[in-house]
Order: sequence, then C-alpha cells, then structure tokens
Amino acid sequence: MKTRIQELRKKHKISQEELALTVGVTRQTITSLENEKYVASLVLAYKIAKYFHLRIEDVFDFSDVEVEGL
Amino acid sequence: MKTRIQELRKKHKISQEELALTVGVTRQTITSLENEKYVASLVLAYKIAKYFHLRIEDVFDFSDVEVEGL
DNA sequence: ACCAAATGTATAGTTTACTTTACATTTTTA
DNA sequence: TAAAAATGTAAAGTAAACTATACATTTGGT
Repeated sequence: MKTRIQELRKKHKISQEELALTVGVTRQTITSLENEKYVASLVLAYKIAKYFHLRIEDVFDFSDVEVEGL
Repeated sequence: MKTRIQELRKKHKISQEELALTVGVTRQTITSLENEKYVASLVLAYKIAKYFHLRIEDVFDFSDVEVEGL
C-alpha cells in the first residue's frame, strides 16, 4: 500500500516522532507505514488523514485494490 | 466503530454473503463488522465503500475518534 | 404455519498491526 | 566537521482482524 505520509509530513515539516505522538502510535509505526512494512489500521489511517486535513483516500493509494465487478 | 454497512446493504437488497463474496471476506466478517465485534481493516473498508460507490468516511463513523489538537 | 434463506453466535486458529527496546545510519545545523 | 536530531532496522511480544467450522435463531415468502 503506497501512502503520501512521508510527502505530506515533509510538506508540513514535522518529524515522524511528532506525527506519531499526535496520532497516538509509536515512531516505529510511522516508519513502518512510510516504508510499506504494513498497512495502517482504519482508525490510524483516519487520524493521519485528519491530521493533514485530508480524506483517507487522499493519503492512501488504493489503486492496486480491486473490488470484483467494479 | 459504528458503520452504515447494514443500512447500505439492505438499501441495495443484498445479503451478507453476497457482500462478503464480492469484497473477498467471509460472511462472518461482515456479520462481525455490522455487529461491531471489531473494526474493518483499511483495505476492507475501502472495498466496502467502493462497493456502495461511497467514500470510507461515508460508511464508517469516526465521530468518536479523537486526534490530539484537532 | 411451514420451509428456506438469512443472520447471529461461539470457539479455536492464523495473520498482521502495533509496541517495546535497542542500536545503527543518515541528515541537519551550529 | 562535529554534535544533535531524525530516520531506518531488527527481534520478540501483544492485540486485534480475519478464517473455518458448526450450530442456533430470526426473517421472509408461499
């Protein structure tokens, strides 16, 4: 799952640690998400999107996700 | 986490089984989501929203989710 | 009322998101 | 260029999403 987390974070000039603190996870979680080690949970995805004043779909790239029959 | 899955599913007149099949999970997963046994993963949330031609935030209710400092 | 379809529920097991700790490497800035 | 801040990485553990199977209850149509 590709994400714009790193891009958005740098645009806002905040560290992984600061983002981690405000969304309530550890720094390692943010690192892992940025490096695509795993996919964020729904709630975490929401919190991160909210932090950047965006919608989930604007932060996470679902273009590789298929839904059978559209 | 409250969801509109059941409401949307009934509006579209499809069974849990049919929804489960098209989004690629078991029927029990849909039942559990509708009865708030647990929260959908990000990818599943996306697939369900897509199925109903909606955005994630329109299917799942994040009003109880807080992000420190907005 | 009857039968079938749909839904709820339970338990045990697997996978994955996330934590904790710790250390190594890169980037920034003074 | 040296110190500090930021980032990457790794291993072991916990928690939660999801599966599989099975059975019980509810709902809907005839």
